[in-house]
Amino acid sequence: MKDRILEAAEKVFSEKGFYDAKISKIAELANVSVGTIYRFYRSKEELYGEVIKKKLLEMEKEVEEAVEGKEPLEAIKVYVNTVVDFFSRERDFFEIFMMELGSSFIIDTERFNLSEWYRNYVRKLSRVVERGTEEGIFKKLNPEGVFLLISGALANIDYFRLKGFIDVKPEEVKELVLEVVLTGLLNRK
Amino acid sequence: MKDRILEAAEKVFSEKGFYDAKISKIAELANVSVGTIYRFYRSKEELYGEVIKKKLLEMEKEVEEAVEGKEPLEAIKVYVNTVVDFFSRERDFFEIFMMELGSSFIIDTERFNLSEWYRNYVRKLSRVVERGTEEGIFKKLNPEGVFLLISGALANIDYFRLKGFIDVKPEEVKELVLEVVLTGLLNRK
Amino acid sequence: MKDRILEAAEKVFSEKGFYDAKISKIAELANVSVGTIYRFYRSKEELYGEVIKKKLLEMEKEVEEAVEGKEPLEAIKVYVNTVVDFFSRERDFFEIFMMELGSSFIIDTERFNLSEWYRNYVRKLSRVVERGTEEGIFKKLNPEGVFLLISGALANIDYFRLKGFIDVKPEEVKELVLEVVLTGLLNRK
Amino acid sequence: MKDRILEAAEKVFSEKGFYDAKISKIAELANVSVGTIYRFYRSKEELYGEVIKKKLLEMEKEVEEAVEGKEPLEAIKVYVNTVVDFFSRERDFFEIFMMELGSSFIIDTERFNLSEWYRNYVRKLSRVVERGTEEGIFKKLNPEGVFLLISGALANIDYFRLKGFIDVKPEEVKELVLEVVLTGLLNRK
DNA sequence: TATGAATGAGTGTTCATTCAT
DNA sequence: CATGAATGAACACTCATTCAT
Repeated sequence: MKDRILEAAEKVFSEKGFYDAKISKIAELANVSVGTIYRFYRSKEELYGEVIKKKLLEMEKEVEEAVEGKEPLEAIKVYVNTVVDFFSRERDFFEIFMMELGSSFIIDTERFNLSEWYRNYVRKLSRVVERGTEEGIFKKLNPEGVFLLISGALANIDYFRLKGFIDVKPEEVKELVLEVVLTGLLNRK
Repeated sequence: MKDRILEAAEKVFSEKGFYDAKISKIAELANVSVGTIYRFYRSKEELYGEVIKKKLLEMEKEVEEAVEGKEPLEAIKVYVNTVVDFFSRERDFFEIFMMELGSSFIIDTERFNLSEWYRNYVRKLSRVVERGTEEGIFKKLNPEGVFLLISGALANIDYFRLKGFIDVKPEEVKELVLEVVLTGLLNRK
Repeated sequence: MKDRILEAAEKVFSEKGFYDAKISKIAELANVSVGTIYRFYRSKEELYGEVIKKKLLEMEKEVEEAVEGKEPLEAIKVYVNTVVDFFSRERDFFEIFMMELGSSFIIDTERFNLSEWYRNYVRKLSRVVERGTEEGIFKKLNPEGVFLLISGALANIDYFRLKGFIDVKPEEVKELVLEVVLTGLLNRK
Repeated sequence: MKDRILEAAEKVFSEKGFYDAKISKIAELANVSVGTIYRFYRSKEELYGEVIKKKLLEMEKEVEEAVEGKEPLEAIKVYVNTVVDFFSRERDFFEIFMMELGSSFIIDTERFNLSEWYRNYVRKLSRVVERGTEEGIFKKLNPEGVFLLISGALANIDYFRLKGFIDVKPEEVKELVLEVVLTGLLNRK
């Protein structure tokens, strides 16, 4: 039931954005009454926050498990793969994610501070780049900057692919980003 | 007068986002009455669209003039410079731009189809990359993909810089992106 | 069980008033489920009515038994004593009673018409005054008016005492009212 | 306009009580839109508070002006007259007043603390009784108690008169109360 | 019979939009 | 043309009541 609501919310929020999403529409889609939604979530904001939180933690988990213990170079390959796959699978969430990114995660709930989470996520994953630099594999560049470069590039291309604005396959997106970024990052001689 | 309204709108929209921006607040800031705003703009949506349109065309003009007639490699350098400078100058608009990007320019007005505009912008500027590929300078990669990579990377890093999430200077952002992307893009024998 | 519900209801209604009292809160306090309350009482209104009815009948009984067979003068003394004692004992009900008095017992249920009951109560007890007048002990005044005078005075003083607005003891309230009213009522030569 | 709203609110609140009064109904009666009400009053609570405040201050003013400079005995006569006349004139407000009294002025707004006001009102007017006692005209009794006795008696009788529960004229109410209370209060040798 | 999760009607409040002055 | 008061549609949220278990 909570899950049905969360799914419906994800769908509606992704289609309409936070403000145009109507609780009644979510209820309808989830096949529950409006009141039932409020049994599980105190407010529209909280429901929205929970949708994001859930997926974000899923994404974080997948990414971390994939990257874990890998060499920097391999880790970046794996990161790109995992993220593109995740977003391909979670299109609705991807929409929401992009919206929130653009609003710098404005909707922060008591239970889950999204912008704080994202800063940590960036910090944590940029460690991979940092290690690569320390090992002399990567050029000496701001690690967080590099991570933001990769994730920004990835999200942007993939977003337009999902919107149908450019005609490429997910695999091509991965290849493109890896080709450019890895070559650009590697310390040649 | 129209300009005063547009400026006020830009400010308020950037601070509050589309939905939390109040027409009355814009009127107050522009030192006009609410009614006057409606003399120039049919609706909140239209006003919002005009704010974006105006800045977008400015940005487009600056970018095109800067890139015009340049060699591909130089053109990309110039593009990165121009965009970072533009966003540094136009912080308010940058906020709005990022929000709209994430909502895939949902607010389309009759007068100005934002998502259509953006597709053209991408197509047009990706020609620079295409030319580089044709001239054998750049690797053979999807040109639009490459452009989206560059612009996505740029926007993402710069956005977090503006939010104060990472501590870098605009010049460093340019250098970082150019270092990685150009090296990654160049066709090394 | 019915009693536990009634007690809980009395408490909650007295604290919150009819509208802010929540059935769920009453259920919690009575240690029964919401459904159980509805097994005994058809609606919130009915439950409220029953709370009042029960106490009102108790009060009526006590007052009547106390007054029964007494001489008019003594009867009034006894009435004042009984009512003040009753309200001292039944503070929660006193709160509800005052609220309802002010809303002229708006909540009438099919089973128990409160305002009708109150009219009867006034009529019945004013008979004491009437008898006193007939016997020539009391001045010739509207008996119901006199009764309302006594009960109004009593309730008002006692209410403010209970609220802590004036610092007197219950006994002083009785004395005060009896002193003024009885002297004022007696037919001096 | 503000006045029209206030009048309509007074009417609806007096008929329905605070909770059952609908803002939309008040708007309809005042011949304004719902939005207009909110231009003048921030909330239903505030509107309610303003209704009471306005009338209460009117009543206070009338009573004070009437009582001003009068001998204690005369002052009480004048008080009774003024209050009964005021309530006869302001039936709707009288209803609201009785409701609020019973709920001990629960609805306190930031702008006007009703229960505080009432305590002051009682304190101030009970000075009349106090003076009578000091001058040896009245018996030595708790002055606030005496005032509450008078006002409670008055309100109670008059309320039932207005409800049509007892058949007396306003003048008889005054006479009745004055007859009983004044005789009861005077210090007979 | 008891439970308490599910229901959904109902309402205060906001704010884009209009239009009389 | 400019104003800003007035409008009223729209929606989140509550809670009395129901009913499947």
